Amino acid sequence: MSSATVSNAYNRPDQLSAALREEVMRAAKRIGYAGPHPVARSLATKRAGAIAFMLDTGLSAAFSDPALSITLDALAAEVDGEGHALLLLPGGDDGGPKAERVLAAQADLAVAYSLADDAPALRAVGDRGLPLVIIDQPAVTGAARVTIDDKGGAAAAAQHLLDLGHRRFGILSAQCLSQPRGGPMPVEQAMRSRFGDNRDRLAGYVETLAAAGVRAEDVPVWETSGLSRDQAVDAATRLLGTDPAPTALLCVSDELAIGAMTAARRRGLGIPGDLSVVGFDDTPPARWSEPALTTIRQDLVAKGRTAGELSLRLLAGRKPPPPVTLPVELVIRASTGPAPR
Amino acid sequence: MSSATVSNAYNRPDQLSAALREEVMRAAKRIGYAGPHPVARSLATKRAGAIAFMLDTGLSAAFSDPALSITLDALAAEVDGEGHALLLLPGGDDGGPKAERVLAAQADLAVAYSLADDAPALRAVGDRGLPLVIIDQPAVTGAARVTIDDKGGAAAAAQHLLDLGHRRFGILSAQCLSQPRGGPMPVEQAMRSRFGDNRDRLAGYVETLAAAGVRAEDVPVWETSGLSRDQAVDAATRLLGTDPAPTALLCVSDELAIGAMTAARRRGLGIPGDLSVVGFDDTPPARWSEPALTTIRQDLVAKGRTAGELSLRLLAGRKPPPPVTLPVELVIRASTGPAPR
DNA sequence: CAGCTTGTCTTAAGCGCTTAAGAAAAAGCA
DNA sequence: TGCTTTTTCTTAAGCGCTTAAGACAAGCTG
Repeated sequence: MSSATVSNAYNRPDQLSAALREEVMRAAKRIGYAGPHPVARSLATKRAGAIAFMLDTGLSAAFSDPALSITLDALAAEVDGEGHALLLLPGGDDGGPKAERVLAAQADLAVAYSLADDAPALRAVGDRGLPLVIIDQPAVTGAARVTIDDKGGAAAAAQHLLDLGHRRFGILSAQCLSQPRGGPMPVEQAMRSRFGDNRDRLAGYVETLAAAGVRAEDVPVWETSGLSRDQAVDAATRLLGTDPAPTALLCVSDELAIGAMTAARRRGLGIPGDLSVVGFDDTPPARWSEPALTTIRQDLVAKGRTAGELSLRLLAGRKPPPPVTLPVELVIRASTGPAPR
Repeated sequence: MSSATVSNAYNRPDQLSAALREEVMRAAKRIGYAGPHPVARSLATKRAGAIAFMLDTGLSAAFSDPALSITLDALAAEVDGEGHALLLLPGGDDGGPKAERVLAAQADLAVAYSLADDAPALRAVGDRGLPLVIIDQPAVTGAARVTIDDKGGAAAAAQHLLDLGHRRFGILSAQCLSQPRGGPMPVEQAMRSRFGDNRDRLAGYVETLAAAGVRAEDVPVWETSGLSRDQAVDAATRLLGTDPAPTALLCVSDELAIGAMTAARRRGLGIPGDLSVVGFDDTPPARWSEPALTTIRQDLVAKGRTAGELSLRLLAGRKPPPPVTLPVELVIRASTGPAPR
């Protein structure tokens, strides 16, 4: 019984008689052989059977963002059928996983989720010649890409508030710079955020406000040091303390917005009576918050599924299609109302 | 320049002169060699550099549970230093990942997180002879294990409500049977839940109530078809409709408890005036909920870190230590109060 | 200067599989 | 029956690396 026969017994049953196959399986069970060694098989077939998923933060921060969970699940569901597992590469402090982790990853393809533009991990992927799928980031040559209309969504959010008569705004932004830090940030600096999606959202806000005559210098931008709700509450509390106090808050994510509502409540502000708040993403908590959050909906499942389809396409050796941009939609709930006068 | 030299240049710089090493690196850059192929290296070294993390559900459901995110992050942080990545194996419908996925996983060790007792994945791990670390599950021979005092915590929760004078209880349970289904469930059946942690929590509730004279038959148990908040709201709504209506709800997780509070609010019940609710885990949302949730705190970070330490220990070839059981603690906040009379 | 150690690089085996190509046996065909 | 085709199984190469052992030159020792 040669090793080739055993291999065929497991992988190509049509290559041997049913009787022999049975015998192989019996022998395997007898000697405790659990099937082909995955690594050796990968070496021979040149397929690792896994997709590396690269994040810009640690796992805890990442998964406290419901948007990621949903996207990742949809992606996993799409590629699972083809037998691909997910290898998680959490980020460090430089906008993504360490390059060495990427170089050592046993994966056939890498997915970048909202990494910094200059993340070392992206270079490493290029060096290895790994196929790359990009989610919510600027284009990289040779990579497939799916994004949403961040700028358009942000513009819609700002316009909604303008239509309600608001003139004094505040912006709650995610991390912009290399080092996480919380605090106020000049608009022009925030607009050079390392993270493309954050940058686009800010641009959507600022340009729309400017078009309505609200000058960028008059809109305080507060950067949070992370995406967690505690950090959002902290930042929002201080943002609300600026003078003149804003009557409307534009937040780059739902989590930030919900944190901001908590901060407002603690300051005794009524929502939307004294303060309007709008989020971004339309994750489940947006529906559960009190009051329910006005936000920009994106189809997270479609985004994940699309990323999965793109992955399978690249793995099949086909060329990356033109970038996909998914639409967004303003969802008006109870957290926004007419400007107080 | 032999292949051994190249290998040494990357892995054992002391085995060659600095000059030659430099030359190797220059040549690598010139011809676009990105370093040793991870799979081939794994085959030669017999180390995959990854840990398989097995879940009982899909990713979306899994990560909507904050407890998992925190635990997983702590685990990842612990093992990351040693160069291990995490390979995610999401579950299907049979209490864990498919066996074939486990058999094909390129990993040096498997971590089981709250799988069903009879999950095929556990057998597969055994067949492969992979080291195994177990979190929140009954013991498996040869595996390292970390759990919390589920039963003790549940007992404390029940006792707290008894002390407040409650006599009419309802229990909101997670999935018990093979097939996810929502609905009422006889206590004795719920106690045979496939999931050990759920079983222990239920036992803690029921036994404590029984000791105080509240018969198990008089305590309706409602099983949710998943851990999501929508499902919790749905189940709680119906549980609150039972007659006589409970004045206190024991929930096996914070998410379930928060969903129950939403359901109560919708029925016009005041918390804790008309209804007391207690959760389990003390995840961040428990602090943010309105009112803040009384719950059983467990140290999720310690649990993840411990699992990481156990993993490293097994990977180092050492024997699994005796099972670790972490303590829990009743945290009284605003969702529980004296029984209405 | 013979004999040893040390430093440097190469040879070659082996990790456990897959797969194309070859050999042997069985089957089909005229 | 003699030849070709098909089925069944084996041989052997190769996937890209690591590492023990070997070869060779250079530096020490007395």
